[in-house]
Amino acid sequence: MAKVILLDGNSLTYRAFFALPTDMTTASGQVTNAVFGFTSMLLNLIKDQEPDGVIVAFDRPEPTFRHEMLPEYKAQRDPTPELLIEQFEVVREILKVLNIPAVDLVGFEADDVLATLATELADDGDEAIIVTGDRDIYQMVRDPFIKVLYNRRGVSDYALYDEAGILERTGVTPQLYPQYAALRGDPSDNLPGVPGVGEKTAAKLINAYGGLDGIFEHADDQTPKLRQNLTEFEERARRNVDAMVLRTDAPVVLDKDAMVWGSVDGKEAQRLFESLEFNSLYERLSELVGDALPEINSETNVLEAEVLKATSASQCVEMLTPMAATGEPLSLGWIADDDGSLLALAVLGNAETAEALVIEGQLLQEPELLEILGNFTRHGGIGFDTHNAKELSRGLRQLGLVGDGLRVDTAIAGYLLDPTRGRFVLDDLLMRYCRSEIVRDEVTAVGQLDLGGDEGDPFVDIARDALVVSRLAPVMLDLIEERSMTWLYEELERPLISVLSRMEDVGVGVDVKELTRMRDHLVAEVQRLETAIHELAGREFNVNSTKQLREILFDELGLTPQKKTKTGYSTDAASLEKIRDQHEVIDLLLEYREVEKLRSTYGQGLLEVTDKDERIRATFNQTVARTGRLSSEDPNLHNIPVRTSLGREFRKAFIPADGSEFLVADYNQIELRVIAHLAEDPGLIQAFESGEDIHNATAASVFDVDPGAVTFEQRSRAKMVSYGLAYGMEAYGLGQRLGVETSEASEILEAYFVAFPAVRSFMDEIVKRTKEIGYTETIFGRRRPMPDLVASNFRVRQAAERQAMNAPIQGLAADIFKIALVAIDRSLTEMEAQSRLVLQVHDEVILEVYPDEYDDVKEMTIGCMSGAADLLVPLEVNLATGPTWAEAKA
DNA sequence: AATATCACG
DNA sequence: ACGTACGTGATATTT
Repeated sequence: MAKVILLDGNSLTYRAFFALPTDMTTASGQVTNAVFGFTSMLLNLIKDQEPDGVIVAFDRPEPTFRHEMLPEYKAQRDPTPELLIEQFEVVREILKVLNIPAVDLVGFEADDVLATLATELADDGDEAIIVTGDRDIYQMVRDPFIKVLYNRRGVSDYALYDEAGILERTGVTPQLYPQYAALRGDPSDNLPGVPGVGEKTAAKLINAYGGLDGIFEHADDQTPKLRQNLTEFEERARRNVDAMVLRTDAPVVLDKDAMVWGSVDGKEAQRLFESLEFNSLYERLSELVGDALPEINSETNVLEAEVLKATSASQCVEMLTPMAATGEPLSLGWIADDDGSLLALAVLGNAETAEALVIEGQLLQEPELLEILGNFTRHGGIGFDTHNAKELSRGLRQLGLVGDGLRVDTAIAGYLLDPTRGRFVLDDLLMRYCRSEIVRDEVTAVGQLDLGGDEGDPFVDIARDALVVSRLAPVMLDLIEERSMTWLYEELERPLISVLSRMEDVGVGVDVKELTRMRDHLVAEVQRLETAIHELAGREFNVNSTKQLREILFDELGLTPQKKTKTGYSTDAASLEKIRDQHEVIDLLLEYREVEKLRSTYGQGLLEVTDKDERIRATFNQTVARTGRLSSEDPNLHNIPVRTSLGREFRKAFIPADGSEFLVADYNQIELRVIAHLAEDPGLIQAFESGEDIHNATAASVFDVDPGAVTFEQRSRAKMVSYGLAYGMEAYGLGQRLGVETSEASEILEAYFVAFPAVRSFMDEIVKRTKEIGYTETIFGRRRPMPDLVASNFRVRQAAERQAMNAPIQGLAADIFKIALVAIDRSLTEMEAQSRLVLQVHDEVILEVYPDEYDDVKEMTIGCMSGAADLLVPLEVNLATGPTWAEAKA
């Protein structure tokens, strides 16, 4: 008597796909989550059950499933994701190398095939264990020959049922299960049963009357409501039974020799598991088959380099000269101190014989060394690769070297290849893109470098960095090429590194006196407001504590809570606005919040980060924002107040260098223009081409009035709708912000889509396409993986859909802005201008401009910005100048 | 470390 | 029945 496992390949692969994140990929980007889940499950089963044979059945034709395992999956609406379809093929490859038969028959679903095979096996006296996530199979259980391993959820949660198990689980015997299911229906299967009959009633009826015939004969004995339902839906229930009963006549030949488990094709398994990067699974497989499988090229590729500490400039020249002769870029590791000057540089030739030279301290100043290094680092030189070139180039500049010879920055490359990862450190990248790891001990230190207690020795660390960079750089460069991102990398992100580096270095001037005055004023104001609030509230409390404020407002003063947060009622500005009529303290609270925010974040915060030379130097992050935007930190110069008059005061404290003035240029409505371009909406394009106020024009179209007759209210609503759109907003959200009913907001939204129909179809299309390919893409090739678009959690998935709508819009706007920034910088260099870039804020650049250069720089800036991309609508640029940031506003 | 709030595009 | 606009970063409070 043989024991055989019969698997439903479709059901299990499906489960695995939705249970595991789709950001589980190989280094090259191939999604493997479903294959991994299926294979893991398969190996587990074989280990636990120790079967003699294994057979897997698949549905065919592929996309027509009668059953859906998960309630989220609705066959009628959602097509099978492309990312899953391609993995079915790989699952079959896995089975092939494991020598496990895969069966599919046109016109039969997997469970029909399984039912047929199980019946044959049982008739021969063999034992069959059917594994599936589909409940239909319950009917097949037959002691002691057929059991069902039901996969409840995910990949690891399953239960083995015999007849008693089915009875306990459902309340009916396997033989009666189809009739039970027919009565009850299956909501996750889109199979409606008899209304009012759930699990309990269905089981009771079935057991009382032995089946549908009996039940309908005795329908009159039931309560009036149930009787009516039974009578009315008898037809449906009987039709359901036909759909539920599995066929056992599939024309499948049971080949007992072919199904025998254990003859794994070692060589092919090695090849396949290695290419899928299934190292741990391969180990489990090896254990399972007993015989030694070929060694897999596994995760630890030991990298080795010799580390040599330089002692003289001539020694460096001696070593660098042959490296230069190869024409291969250098790999650089480096370490800098707090003000960015280089403490040491590790240099590694990219040729196979790896020798790392560590150059430190004074030696870095030596002219003959700098000259030969310059051959690599200068523009058009041999080139170099490194990690975080923005910081290195600052150090190089201090030595009089320009870093324009940069070929690969592994951090930037990692960001372009997958901006969602958020962390770009060398060890992670090495593991991901080279499937290697390196430990410090394996960088052998020889020569004159005294490593005494080398644990954490920074000189060894940077040699190691150089080594890792040398391995990563060519791999990442190939991937960028393969994904057609070479232009994006070479013409956009890479030149931008140096632009940002210099902007960080230059910083922006602040009027410390003015800033201090403002801070002092705000401190006093906060104190005044705090006292007044305590007075009105009836007692003292910490106004900054939302917890205490909640008690005061909603318990002690009895005001009406508006909405909830995780921890209790919300006290945010929108909620307070709604209850300002209820108590006079609310107005003071709102004012307090505004003033306190300005005091802490801007008054105090900016003073704390101002350097001794009265300039602020922020860090502009190029690898943070998942859409492709830049971000600014320490301090954040992207959120300096502008919307309120009090906040705007802070912009008066930002001042240009002596003898210059600020030139501020920003794009007019760039995101809306991008929408018009991407959606190719004639109405929207026309509105932009006409050159009139876009929100006014939109309002005229949406509310069907004359452009001259648009009210302030209508314009403001049109503006909200336009921006909401870019975020994937729904009627509810619009209603909240407009302060109208959801139904009215819905009408406004509808009117918008009537006026601009292409916008809606663009949004629908982008979500559909993203679901298929798994990532969003800008027209310049910037990608953002979107794994959550197929998440099983409804909320998570909806959020991902909004992100999928927004990312191409925000992303393209970011691309365009970055192109302009690079072009402006390049032009300034070509003009040999003294004027320089100092700030950028998403769609706005700020330059320090000197009077004699004013006209040229102005014209150049407008040209660079409006010419950055050729869209279906013009790119309009606003430009103004002034003695402070506040006054340089159009 | 997590949460709430709020500044900007 | 539920949740409800994208992308950032800083501050203060609470756990």
